Amino acid sequence: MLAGVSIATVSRCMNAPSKVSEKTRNRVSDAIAQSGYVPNTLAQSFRRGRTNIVMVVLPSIGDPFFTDVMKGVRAAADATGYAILINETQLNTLTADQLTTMVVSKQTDGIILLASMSPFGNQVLSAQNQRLLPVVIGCEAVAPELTNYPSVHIDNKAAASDATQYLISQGHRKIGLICGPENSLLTKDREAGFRMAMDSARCPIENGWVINADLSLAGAEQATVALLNHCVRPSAIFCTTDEMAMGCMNAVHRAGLKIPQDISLMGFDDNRYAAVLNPPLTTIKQPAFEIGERVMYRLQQEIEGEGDPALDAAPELLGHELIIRESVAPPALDT
Amino acid sequence: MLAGVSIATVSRCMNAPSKVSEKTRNRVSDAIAQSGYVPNTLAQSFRRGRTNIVMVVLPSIGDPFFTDVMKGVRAAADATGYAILINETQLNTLTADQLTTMVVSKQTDGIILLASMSPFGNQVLSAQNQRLLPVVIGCEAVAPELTNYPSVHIDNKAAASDATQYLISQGHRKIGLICGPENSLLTKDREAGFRMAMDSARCPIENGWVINADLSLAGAEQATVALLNHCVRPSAIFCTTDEMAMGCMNAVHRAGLKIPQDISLMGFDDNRYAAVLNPPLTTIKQPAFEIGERVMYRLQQEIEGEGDPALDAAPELLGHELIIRESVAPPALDT
DNA sequence: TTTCAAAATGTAAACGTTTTCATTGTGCTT
DNA sequence: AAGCACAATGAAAACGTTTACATTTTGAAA
Repeated sequence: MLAGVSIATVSRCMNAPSKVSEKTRNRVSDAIAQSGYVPNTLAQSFRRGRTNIVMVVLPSIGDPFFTDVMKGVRAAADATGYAILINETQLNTLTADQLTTMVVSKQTDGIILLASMSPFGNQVLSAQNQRLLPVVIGCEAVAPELTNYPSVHIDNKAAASDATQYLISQGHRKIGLICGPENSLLTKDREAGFRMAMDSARCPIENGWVINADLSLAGAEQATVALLNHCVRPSAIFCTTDEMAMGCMNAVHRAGLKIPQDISLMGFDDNRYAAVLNPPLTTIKQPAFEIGERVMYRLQQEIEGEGDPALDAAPELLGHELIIRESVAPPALDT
Repeated sequence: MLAGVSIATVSRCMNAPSKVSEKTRNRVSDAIAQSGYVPNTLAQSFRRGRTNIVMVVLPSIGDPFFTDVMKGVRAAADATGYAILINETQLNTLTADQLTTMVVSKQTDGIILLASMSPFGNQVLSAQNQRLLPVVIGCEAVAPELTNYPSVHIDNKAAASDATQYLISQGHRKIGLICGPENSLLTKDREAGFRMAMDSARCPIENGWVINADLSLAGAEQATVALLNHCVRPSAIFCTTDEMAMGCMNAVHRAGLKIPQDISLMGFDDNRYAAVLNPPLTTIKQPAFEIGERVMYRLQQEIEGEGDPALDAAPELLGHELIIRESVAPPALDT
């Protein structure tokens, strides 16, 4: 070596500087600077058995809410030296098996699950793979039988209930709900919150007022059309996702109706477009960035073996907030 | 080994099945299935000197246009067994140096540059690093001095010219332009196209009608306010990005003006929200998914050494299309 | 000075593949 | 049956780190 020193010492310089005398440490760092030496990450990963890469599984990177969550994840990851591999369950080019292979073949140090009920989510969480790799769940409540995984999310049920109560407080009693697919925990909880609030206010829910869509713009548009054509047309629509609210808004406008004069619209997420829509969307704000940060932080704890078993069990609950803008108004009088 | 065979043979079974007899091949695959053996990717990467990971550098994953490009990249990557590391230049948590380290330390097999003028882009493209790693440029025209890199994009100048001509054909002569930051090639070309079209139509461009914003919603809103307050208010605004058009639309509405009655709005990209806006946005459509696919395909060629030097030099040009919706109308008569 | 403990450094093994080279086995041609 | 070419397999080196262990150096106490 240029510094007249063994490779072991060089290695120590980089990983445990305290183990080497200041004199040689300087000599080595000079030599490194001069020779432009960069450690071979492949060899490091191989030797250490760690890649410093984490995988995050989410429904769709196209949803602005999730991209905000990802910003938080990325910020935390960058700060701690992890790189991020993203996999979307919606874009089904990779099978659960392929993903699982990536995981068990040690390509990643851990997984962030933002879509725990996806085929891959199921596979990861299944008993057989349990504790095979650090896993943290974000954005949605963990299924009760899997509570030994850490998770961070808001109280989706309470938040949806708050949203519904606000609609009711504005005078709405006939409210339609457009929620996500059956296998989305997140949406399930929001539906539960909606029903809870409707029940306590003694608002009956007509058959056909709650529709499962697929989280996409188009899906929400279809659902909206169905709602508008319902024999008892709701005076307000609550979409469990801002993305779907955007589709819904479009369908309402295309039907020649005005928001909020003819029909009120409530979203969920407060994504970056909610405020610039026409009209601006009343919605529930989730702390997307913070969820991402915390979930990455928790995963890091897990990976580095500092996970506190006592804390692991309890989901980390973040706060939500009702954001009142202009898409909700009292219903027209003729209802 | 379970199959009574050397590890070398196992390795050959997986990588060059033709080299091993059918009999042992079966024996080995049985043993693999039975023992649940999975090759250690870390060791493979180390030994082969390849990770099968590519990095893509883009301005922001939050922009729906780029997420569509990413869908194409991902589709192509999944099909060929590559994983993707995403890095956003807008989110400046990682320095160009850190990224460069990732690259020279062999963490990635190649780079897709969707933001070639970013600090990192510059570093990658700088003479000193040249040909250090396979690089393909997407979405924007390569700077002339770097034409030896493959690239795939639309003709941004021609497209912007088309958009401008359409506005002019609708009767507009006073057109404001909101374009991206100085260091964005993509936006520069679109500005050039705008100026070209205005010139050929002999429409003078007032001082202050072209504004550099930062691609964000907020930036576009500010720029719009400036445009609306200009002593000679344009009758149409052309945003070089749909994302900015969304911000612009919001600012126009907040000023109490109607689109397209009071002012016309033209976007660029045709992102997934363009059609659901109120009013639906007239814009230029870029084949986002296809750009992503092609760019990944080209990178793969480069990595696997099949790049055709003759083709490399020439940028791969994809087509664009003017999408007429409802945000553009002839100007009010009092202009 | 001598002795000893602690600190600093070097040596070499290990990680799990891939791959070169050598060896063995197979089947064909004469 | 002998010889040969070629296919199939095995043995072992190599990739660049990290790290356990051995050795040397250092400095302080006697």
